[in-house]
Amino acid sequence: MPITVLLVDDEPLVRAGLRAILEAQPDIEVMGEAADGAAVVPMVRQLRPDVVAMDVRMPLLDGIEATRAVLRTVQPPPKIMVVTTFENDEYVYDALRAGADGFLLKRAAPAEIVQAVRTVAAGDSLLFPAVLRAIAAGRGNERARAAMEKAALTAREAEVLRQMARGLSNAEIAATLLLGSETVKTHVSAVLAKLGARDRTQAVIAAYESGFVTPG
Amino acid sequence: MPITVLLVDDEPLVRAGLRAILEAQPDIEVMGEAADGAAVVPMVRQLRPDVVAMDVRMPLLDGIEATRAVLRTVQPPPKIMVVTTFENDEYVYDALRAGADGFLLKRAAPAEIVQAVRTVAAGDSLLFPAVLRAIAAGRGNERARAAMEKAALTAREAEVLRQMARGLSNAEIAATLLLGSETVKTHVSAVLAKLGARDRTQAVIAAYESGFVTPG
DNA sequence: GACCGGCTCCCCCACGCGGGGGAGGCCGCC
DNA sequence: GGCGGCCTCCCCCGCGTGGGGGAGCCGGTC
Repeated sequence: MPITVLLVDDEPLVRAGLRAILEAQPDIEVMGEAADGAAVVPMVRQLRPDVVAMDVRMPLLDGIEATRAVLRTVQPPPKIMVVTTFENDEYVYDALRAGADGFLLKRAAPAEIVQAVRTVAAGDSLLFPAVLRAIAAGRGNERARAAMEKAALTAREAEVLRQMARGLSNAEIAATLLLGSETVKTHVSAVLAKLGARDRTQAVIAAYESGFVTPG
Repeated sequence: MPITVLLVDDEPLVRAGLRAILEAQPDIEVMGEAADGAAVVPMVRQLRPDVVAMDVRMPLLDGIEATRAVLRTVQPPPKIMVVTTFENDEYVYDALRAGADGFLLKRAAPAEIVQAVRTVAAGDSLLFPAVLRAIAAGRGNERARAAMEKAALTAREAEVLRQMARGLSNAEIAATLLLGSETVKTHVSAVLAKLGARDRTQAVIAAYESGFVTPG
């Protein structure tokens, strides 16, 4: 069955764009749209979407309050993916702290948007936002570590990430772990996917930010 | 004038290899060789090399003691580059703590060996070892920060490194700093060279390890 | 038995990355 | 004035990286 999505954004243009991009995917179905936060809870109750793509800055009820409202009143809660224009939007942290499962930049490429929906829907929950959430929660290293665990890296993947954080290349990791370089590539790809990282550098950053590895 | 180098290693094979690699460079001159640490001080006094390529594990007087002896008795002291077989050689940390300016793996490619000599000779002092030294000195963040400053990144390079540590690609850094992507590449290359990093991932690791950026 | 997840390895392919050059403009220092 | 450092941008080129597939093996689960 397809991933069902509810779009929440005050700009029709954005909703249309998201709809066009997501509907082009055979495994994703846009169930409905809401123009403000106040309409979200009733629609979620009625439609029961897997994922809510939620704008942060909205009239009436913003994304943060809407996220809280949904999580407080709907069981089981849908996955909530925060959508924002600015990378360092303070509100995003608030939304993540309120319990959102991921975040997405509006200027992201269509493929990234699609992938973000799939990832959030799978419950894997992008680590980067999770880390951000931990940070937003007050630099709590505790929650960050939990977030990393939530990413549920396998033993092998964790080991590979550790080597990545030592600055090793795929070939070097293969040598140290006595693996084929193709195998390492597979693990690295899995790590990148689970951590919501685009490349190994971002993965290492996530490793540091989450406390998976520590300086010194 | 060429960079003058003194080779110190108990294995003739290693000395011959280093000599062959370094002598092939027009700007590097091997002034002499020593087979153990005890012979180092007199030779340094007599030859006044710019750089001493010093093996760590040696009979009579090991590389750590020899490094201390040289730095204590010769003014101005030569640059001391520790040479080792194993990546995680405990002795290397001791040597770096004793004041060595860089370190080199024996299995490094000839081009890397040459570059390491040039870098150490230039007084730029590879950051990675400097960071390692700071770590070896007792996880002192103080010294690590000093090490990073010693790498003497320009204002622009530091800014670019900061963006790298945010996980941005060259194109993204170009966009945020309002630069051409070619310019960013230039700065990135400069950062990699000064930090002794092979790629951006290693540079970001160095940034974290040195306290240039901190988790959270 | 069938199933699934983890681990291993393989293919192809596009692209960003990093190294190697060079070049011009700007500013401060001697 | 000359010089060097910094910043800016350009070229070419090789290669590692990461994404897209697929496949076999094993061990635990139902």
